Amino acid sequence: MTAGPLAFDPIEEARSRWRPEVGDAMAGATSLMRAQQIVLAAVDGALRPFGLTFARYEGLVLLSFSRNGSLPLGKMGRRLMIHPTSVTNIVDRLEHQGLVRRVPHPTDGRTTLAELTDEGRRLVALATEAVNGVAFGLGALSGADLAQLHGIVRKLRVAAGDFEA
Amino acid sequence: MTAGPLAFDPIEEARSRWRPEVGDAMAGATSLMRAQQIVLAAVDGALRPFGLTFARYEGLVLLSFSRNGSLPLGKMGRRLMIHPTSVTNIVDRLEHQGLVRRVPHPTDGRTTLAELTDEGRRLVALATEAVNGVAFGLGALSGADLAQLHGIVRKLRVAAGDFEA
DNA sequence: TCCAAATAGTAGGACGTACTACTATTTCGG
DNA sequence: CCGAAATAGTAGTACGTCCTACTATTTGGA
Repeated sequence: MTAGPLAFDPIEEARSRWRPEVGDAMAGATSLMRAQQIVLAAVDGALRPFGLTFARYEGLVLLSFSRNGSLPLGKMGRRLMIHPTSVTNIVDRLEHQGLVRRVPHPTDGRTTLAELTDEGRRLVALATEAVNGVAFGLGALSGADLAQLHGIVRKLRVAAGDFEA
Repeated sequence: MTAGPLAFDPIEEARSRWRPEVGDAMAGATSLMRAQQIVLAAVDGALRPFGLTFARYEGLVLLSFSRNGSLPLGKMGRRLMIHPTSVTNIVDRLEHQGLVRRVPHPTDGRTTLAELTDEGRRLVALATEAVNGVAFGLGALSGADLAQLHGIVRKLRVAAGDFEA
């Protein structure tokens, strides 16, 4: 079973078995993987009553922030930093849920727009209250922690070429 | 297409549209999701020549650190902080690759041990060189960054009940 | 003008994760 | 000592992600 807490820190335990030069990187990578897992579990838990996941929620939020409540699928993918096929998957599910509809682009025949429905706009507001209510799973962190975290990850994102520094 | 870098920081852009009290948490959660994605891509890329993924590699490393090169599947799951069914999945694949074999526990009929094969032990050593070579995808971070990151995520893990603080 | 290259989106498949439900075995309390 | 509860693992399913094609449309250079 997935019983209670371990009696020791498993990442610290692992680090002790690595060469010092690489142990910090290993511990950092493992920490990030676990942190993502914790945050995702918290946010997905908060969104479950609405039939949403974090991925679909992010799609809805992005659309709700756009000028017309609609965006080309490709643009969504670039903003969310996910693969085009992931966008197709997410929009498929949102469309089946009636939260989004596909609309052909008025001038570019290649492009499809994802457009928020009224129901989608209504639900994203409720869902936002829910994720705020659990502080995105980060309630254990102080404002200073969040700022440090943001700054560190920003370096990673710049190095990965996410955006112009 | 997944073209070049954006002209702006998408997380910063999103934060500006949130209430200040919750924007930091949103930005922190989004940062962690993206950081995990970057690290996973780097590590998986380094492991691909060996036919491994990070998840399977972690399983192999855990076994290689154990006393006899074998552990009960449940114990692996608790150490790696993953669901029992994820362990089954990973061990299935490692077994099909000939890197691990399932062995019945000598005294407890409920328990199955995953045991490293010679090939598994050989491959994990090579794979470790590869992931160290790309610094686990964290080459952009300083030692101080890694230490801060580790400390912050540690708070999250303690709050999540991962281990006794 | 016209065709090759670029762009937008999708289909099918692999992989990791988690959930529920289920079987098999062991433990333990009455 | 026996049966209920706990423990270990798996099957089937859902979801998100990415990869490799592949189709359709638009762009741009010869």
